[in-house]
Amino acid sequence: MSGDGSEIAGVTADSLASLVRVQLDKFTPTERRVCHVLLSNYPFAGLETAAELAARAGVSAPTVLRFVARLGLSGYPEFQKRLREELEARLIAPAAKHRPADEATGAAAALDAFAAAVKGNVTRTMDDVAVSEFEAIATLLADPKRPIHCVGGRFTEPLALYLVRHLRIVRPDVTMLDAMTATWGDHVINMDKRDVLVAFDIRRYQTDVIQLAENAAARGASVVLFTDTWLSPIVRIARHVLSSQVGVPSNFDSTVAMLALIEALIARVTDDLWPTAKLRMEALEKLRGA
Amino acid sequence: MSGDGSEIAGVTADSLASLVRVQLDKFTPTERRVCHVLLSNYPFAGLETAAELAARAGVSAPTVLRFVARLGLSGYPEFQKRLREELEARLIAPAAKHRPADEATGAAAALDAFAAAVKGNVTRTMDDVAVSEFEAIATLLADPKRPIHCVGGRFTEPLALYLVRHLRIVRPDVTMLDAMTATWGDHVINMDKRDVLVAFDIRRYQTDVIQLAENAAARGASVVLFTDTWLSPIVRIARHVLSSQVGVPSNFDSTVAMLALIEALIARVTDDLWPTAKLRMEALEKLRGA
DNA sequence: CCGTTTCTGAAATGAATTTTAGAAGCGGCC
DNA sequence: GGCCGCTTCTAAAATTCATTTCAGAAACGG
Repeated sequence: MSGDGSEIAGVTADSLASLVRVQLDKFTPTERRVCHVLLSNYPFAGLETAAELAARAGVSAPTVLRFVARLGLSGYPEFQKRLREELEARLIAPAAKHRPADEATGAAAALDAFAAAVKGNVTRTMDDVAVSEFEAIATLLADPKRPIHCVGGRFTEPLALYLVRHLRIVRPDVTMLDAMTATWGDHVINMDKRDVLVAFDIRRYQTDVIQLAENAAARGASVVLFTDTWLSPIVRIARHVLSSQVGVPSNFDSTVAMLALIEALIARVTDDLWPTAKLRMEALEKLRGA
Repeated sequence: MSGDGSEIAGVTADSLASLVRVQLDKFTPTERRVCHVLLSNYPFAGLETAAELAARAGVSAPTVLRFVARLGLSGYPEFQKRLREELEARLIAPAAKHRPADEATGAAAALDAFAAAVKGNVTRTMDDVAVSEFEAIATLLADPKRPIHCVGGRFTEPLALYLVRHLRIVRPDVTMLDAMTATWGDHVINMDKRDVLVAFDIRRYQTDVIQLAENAAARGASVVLFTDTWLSPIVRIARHVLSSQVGVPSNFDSTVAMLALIEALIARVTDDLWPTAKLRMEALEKLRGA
């Protein structure tokens, strides 16, 4: 199945897409814009006229023509013919597709390995979620009467921020805490049983986040913990815990699976709050317009 | 989504194919030959030129033209445009299918669906990466002589921050810009050809991020863009682009695939810089201990 | 800083395609 | 059998499209 692709410009590839990807650095800057537009909704962008594709990419028609010429094709008609043939073949045999073209290069293999690891993490993480836990957390976050506070460590603070940015759209009373400054005491001092602290903590667990969580718990707040499978010490005081797989071929851990969990949670909460969330989003749209 | 097909010639149908089938007896005998050829390998037969379709059906070009006119279309170009749109919708649909809540058997099924969508996004995103582009970006980011600046929109700013937090560990001269405040001018004013701006921008594209990128590019900085498949306007001025799939069953887009890309990039850069990065990490460890 | 090379878009060209117009073929009906 | 309407093709017209040319602009190297 691998080598049966057509050969263009001395390079063997099984689709124009992969050919474009492999040779991306052979194109001039403007031609590259065409590449990206084509790849971003492949192959349909190429089925329009050359002028339309050019307009879509913000370049002139001759640039598009030079682009197809550099691919080794005789002209735009042949370019479209190949796209149609590929599409036809793909629709008949939808299963077959993987990166056979550049499998020789190590970088592509590394990317594939990384992708595989990430997908495995997502699978195991989502499969292992206790649905009742997930639902309980969603219910907490969807309760507008409960103030939400989010905090994260060095690498997970961005995830906390991501959650905050979304929650703030669908409900009020969502704050971001900064574990690394001394100011978080001001926030925690006001917490009580109604408050919810969402803490993110993965290796290496940060003492400042742990302390913050402990203090919040001591004041009666409900602590929700996102952590890795090694489990942050916060599990001991957390009311709800979601753990994620973090292993990838890298010197750092991966938070992709954790982000997937977060987004799933956001989706769930947004769904719960949809009647009011919809109004809020529309109001925000208007504000942006002004 | 079901009954909103377009109406042509007084008949409502969700595809030209079904429209043709229903109205088959309204056509003249020769036109019917065109119908059959079109339906026999729909819709590809219609994507060729009118003359080719005519030859395939053994009729003359005007017959094909009358055929499309009888369908209520303004001409052959519109006919092809509709076929392309149908095909596009059909190929996109299975990936980003919105599940009506009632069909889901429960929260667990919703989680599974979300996980499946996310994994699909990661797969398509990583498969579609131009390796040379990825490598070029990694090389840029791994050059300690090039100052790095990161900026993101409302939802992508956390991702930019995530990148910054990691890059700062393995190399110096990494700054986070805030597109939403007016202070970024101070940063941009100092940029030159050596600087690298990493911009994150997904729907809805933010004018402040776009402007910042444009100004940076005008000063000669290399712009690296992370965007969705709809492509932010920044593609026009970006030197390197990585696009990610974002569709999930949610009211918000997913940035999981984008995060996977970012992490892969971080892994690559860290690997490149490992001799110095290792020393930096050890030094940081000591600092934390003290 | 300047000459050289490469790249890019505007305009002009030429080809291809869609579209229109007119004539020939075909069948049915008086 | 001849007239009429419908259908279909041939041929020419008009339009759109792809392509080439060329000049200006930008990047590059010295």
